[in-house]
Amino acid sequence: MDLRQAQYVIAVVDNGSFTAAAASIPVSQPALSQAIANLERELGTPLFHRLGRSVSLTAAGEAFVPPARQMLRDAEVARAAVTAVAGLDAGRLDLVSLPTLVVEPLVELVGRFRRAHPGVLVRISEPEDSADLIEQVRSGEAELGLGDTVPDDASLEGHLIGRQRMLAVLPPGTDLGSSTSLAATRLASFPLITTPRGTSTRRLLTTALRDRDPDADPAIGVVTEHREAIVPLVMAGAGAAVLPEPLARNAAALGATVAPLSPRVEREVVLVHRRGALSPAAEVFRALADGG
Amino acid sequence: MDLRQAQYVIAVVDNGSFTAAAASIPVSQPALSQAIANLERELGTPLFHRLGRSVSLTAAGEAFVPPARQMLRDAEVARAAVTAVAGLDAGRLDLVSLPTLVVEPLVELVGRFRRAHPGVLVRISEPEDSADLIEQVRSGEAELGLGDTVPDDASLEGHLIGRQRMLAVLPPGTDLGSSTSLAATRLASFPLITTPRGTSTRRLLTTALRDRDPDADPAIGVVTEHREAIVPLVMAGAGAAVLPEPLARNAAALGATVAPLSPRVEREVVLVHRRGALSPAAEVFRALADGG
DNA sequence: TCTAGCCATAAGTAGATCCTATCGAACGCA
DNA sequence: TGCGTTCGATAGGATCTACTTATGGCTAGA
Repeated sequence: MDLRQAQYVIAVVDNGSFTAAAASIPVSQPALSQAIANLERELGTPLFHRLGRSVSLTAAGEAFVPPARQMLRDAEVARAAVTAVAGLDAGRLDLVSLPTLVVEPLVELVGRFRRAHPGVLVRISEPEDSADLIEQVRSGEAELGLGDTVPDDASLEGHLIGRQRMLAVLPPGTDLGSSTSLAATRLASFPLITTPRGTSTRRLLTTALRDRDPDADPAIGVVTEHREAIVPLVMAGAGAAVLPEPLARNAAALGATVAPLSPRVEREVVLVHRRGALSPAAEVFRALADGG
Repeated sequence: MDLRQAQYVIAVVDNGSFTAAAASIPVSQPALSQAIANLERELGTPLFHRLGRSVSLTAAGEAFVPPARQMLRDAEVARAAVTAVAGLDAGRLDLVSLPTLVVEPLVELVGRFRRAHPGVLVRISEPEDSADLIEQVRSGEAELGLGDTVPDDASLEGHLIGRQRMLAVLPPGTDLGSSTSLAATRLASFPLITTPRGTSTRRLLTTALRDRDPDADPAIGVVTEHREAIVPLVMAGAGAAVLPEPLARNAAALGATVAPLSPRVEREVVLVHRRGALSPAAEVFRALADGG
């Protein structure tokens, strides 16, 4: 059995004759006759009574027609479903993002993407750490990853889509003196609040401090996996933190003392994906990230 | 798109890899790869992410799979429906029968057929007259016809499946004297009750009378299209009728005087169908009629 | 009886599908 | 880091299928 054969049978039913059906497809009449004859042979039963000048369905043909119609409809449904996904009227875009990049710039990008393509579901997953983010992209679990390093992997491709300045976030009322920035050595004098080893924020913090003074041994005050606890901890006077600018600005609005580090510390925002063709949804998202 | 391609895609989804899918069908792995590649080219979108050592569905693939499964199920439904009809577990048998043959022998045949194949619907239509019965069979409106003449038509085939003796049915208390049969000339002396010209019963009556005495002009007492009124009319003394033996026996049970005609008058019972292969249901029915 | 229309058959060609063999890439193991 | 294994993709060639045009047989209507 075959979609083509089913289509031919339905055409004969709807047109009343083999000749008219063949003309409507279009295909030659003998081709249609043979295709139906082959189907009948395969099924072991004639589907049509040949009455010389007209044809009519046999009982077997009557039974065949309804599921055959359904079959053709399903084929159209399948085709339309795929087209809808390709045309960004449906489907899903799987993203993975470092937690500190979710608020900025991810939410803005996702918001613009969703407004442009409301039919596409966006799923955002949280990686264990930077290595896991790369792995999720490499394995196909996510199609696009938002990280802070261009991966050292030939099968992956990274696009720099922005930079984030890192700011020191200090307890309310901390006296900075006359300077508008905070020296790395001064930062090291605070008990620090940060996430566990292996996370990108932590790596950024230690790298920044060592860059300035390799011998300094920063005093870690609090280590937590709960990023959302960092700002409240600073506010409670538990210590200082280093956060990307958008998060630091939020903390400042709550009363924390915020200052850029001196010298300046930045991290890159990198969009990662597998080398090769992206899905239409991912392609649009990448253009959004590049352009904006 | 193609049922085969859909089947291949589903096999990959269910088996997790192209190789395993190919082994399960069975088909060679390159054939499966090419078929899916062709489908993807036709749809304009990849259905699978090729991850080197494993594959996973793209968003388009996710959208494709459910209707594709439905399509394959429908193909099975179509096949099963046809098989059910061919195997006499479903379907319909269209019969057309002269009214006087419905009670005998048709009901008995249909009863036996239905007991053997309860899934097959039997439809019995009533022809206008003998010519219409032939036409219904010839046009395919009915597959089998039960008549009383072998049709003079090269496209049709007639099987003699029995004979029916015609009996005179006379009002209760009619004196037949010592004879156990009724001479044709005696019959002609009764006012006769019969159906309109063109019907097979009428033709049989007049033919029988003329065979005996071409000059006799039978006195027609009542002409009615309502066959079921004939016996009550006889019972009411409205005249005499000539009926096939089974109907006449019923009348006798109600009190009518019944006698075979002398000389004997018979009609043939003929099963008519188009030349060529019959549907399985019709074939079984014909065997039933021939054998019984 | 003749003509027109419809389906079946025949013959040949173009295309598709399949196979085996092989390649390139990726993963796991040492 | 190198090697073997396993996976999917590619290449080449044989086979089969489906299409085309041309033609025949049969039916229906003039």
